[in-house]
Amino acid sequence: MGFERDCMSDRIRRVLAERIIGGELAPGERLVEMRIAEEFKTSQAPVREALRELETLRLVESEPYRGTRVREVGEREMAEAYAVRAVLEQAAAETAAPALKGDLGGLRRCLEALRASALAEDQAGYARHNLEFHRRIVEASGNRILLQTWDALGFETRVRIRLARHEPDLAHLADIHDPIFEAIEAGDGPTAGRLLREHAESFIAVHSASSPATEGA
Amino acid sequence: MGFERDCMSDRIRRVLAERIIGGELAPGERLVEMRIAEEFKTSQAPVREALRELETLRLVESEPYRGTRVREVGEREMAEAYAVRAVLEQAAAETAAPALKGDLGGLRRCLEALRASALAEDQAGYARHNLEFHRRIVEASGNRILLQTWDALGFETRVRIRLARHEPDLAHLADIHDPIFEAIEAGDGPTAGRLLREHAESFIAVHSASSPATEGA
DNA sequence: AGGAGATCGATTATCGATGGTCAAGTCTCC
DNA sequence: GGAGACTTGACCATCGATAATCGATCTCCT
Repeated sequence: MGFERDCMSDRIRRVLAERIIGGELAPGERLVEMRIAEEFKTSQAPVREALRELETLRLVESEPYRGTRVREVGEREMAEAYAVRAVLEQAAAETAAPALKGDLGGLRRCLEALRASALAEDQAGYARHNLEFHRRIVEASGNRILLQTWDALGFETRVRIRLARHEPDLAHLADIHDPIFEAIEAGDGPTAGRLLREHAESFIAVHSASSPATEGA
Repeated sequence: MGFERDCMSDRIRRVLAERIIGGELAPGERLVEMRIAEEFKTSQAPVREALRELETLRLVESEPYRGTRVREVGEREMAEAYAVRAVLEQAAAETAAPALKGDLGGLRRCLEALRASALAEDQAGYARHNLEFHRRIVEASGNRILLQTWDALGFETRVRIRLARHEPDLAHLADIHDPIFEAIEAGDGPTAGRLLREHAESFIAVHSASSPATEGA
């Protein structure tokens, strides 16, 4: 998973994804294939591929002959995604803890980078290191399907959307990871799992509270 | 999710998927775009789209300029998928049980169809009804992302692969669903969840036992 | 003989153009 | 004045052809 191809379609996909995440492309906005093709000095084919891939990442949605538009990422969907993430990470941590004990260094570095970003109020950096922390745990479970499933939830983008919306106290959020790390340090998978689950689930309330179920197709 | 488009690319995708599931296309076999295009009396473009979609369904894998081939679905991956399925369905059942109590009819019909297929030794039918039973539960959780995640695991195909490999006692497998149904009937989400999880996890041992980690890219 | 490098065939990635489809606006006829 | 058929524009789905890339084979020099 995750080789850096350099086809045109991949480049287009990356750029469009970045724009959607950055809010440059508003939800509901249309993505017209030929217009994008012109911008990238390319033809329609690579654009179509890129759009289809973005569709599987759930960043856009398209209807036959009706075109593609940026997906509305409602708070409800956000809460649902965190609920799924919660159970996945719990399961991952339960099996990953022993494996992680052997290589705590990487995880510790993540945690430190996380804290540094939090202090610097660097949202993008915080998001990146945060994701890396969690992803390492999922990866260490040794279950590739679990990792792919976790990746497919697209938290790469969700976290940044959430931070942009709610602007929470990064330093406080960073601290929450300490007990998780300690549980892993102690090789206590079940506790680490439970903490991770609670960590993820604590965001569900935040999301549900702010907006009453934005319906998305 | 799941409108029946009638583009050429969708038709191609369906046919190819059916062939892969049915074993007509062996794992590792190459899928050459132009050859398929000729067969369907079409051009390369729709074939490409179909292949890319099959790739996200993990039925095939492709490398740039190297082509696409049918994915090797190893026993290890199978076991991993069932492990993920286990936690997803557990989580689903816990919240879905109350909602399902209101409409037990559909679930009961699934169960009956399931048993009928088992008695008739109809593997395809068993797979279909079995999946429908489980999917209804996930659907009833009300969490769309959870449902999408579950769908993305591709058990539509996995179950049939597994049945083809191991040819288990369908009648016995069908019976296992009874206590799950009863727990739901009683509105006992946690119990239903636990049973579902154990149900899924019971397959992991089967898979791990038969083949020592078939590596897939 | 043996290996670095050129060449070739096969296949993918991309191109520019065309045919179909949808939605909105226009025109007709009542 | 209004409902429905017709036209129009914009756009997607597909096409046939071309460029780019890969793996393997072949060549030539030592």
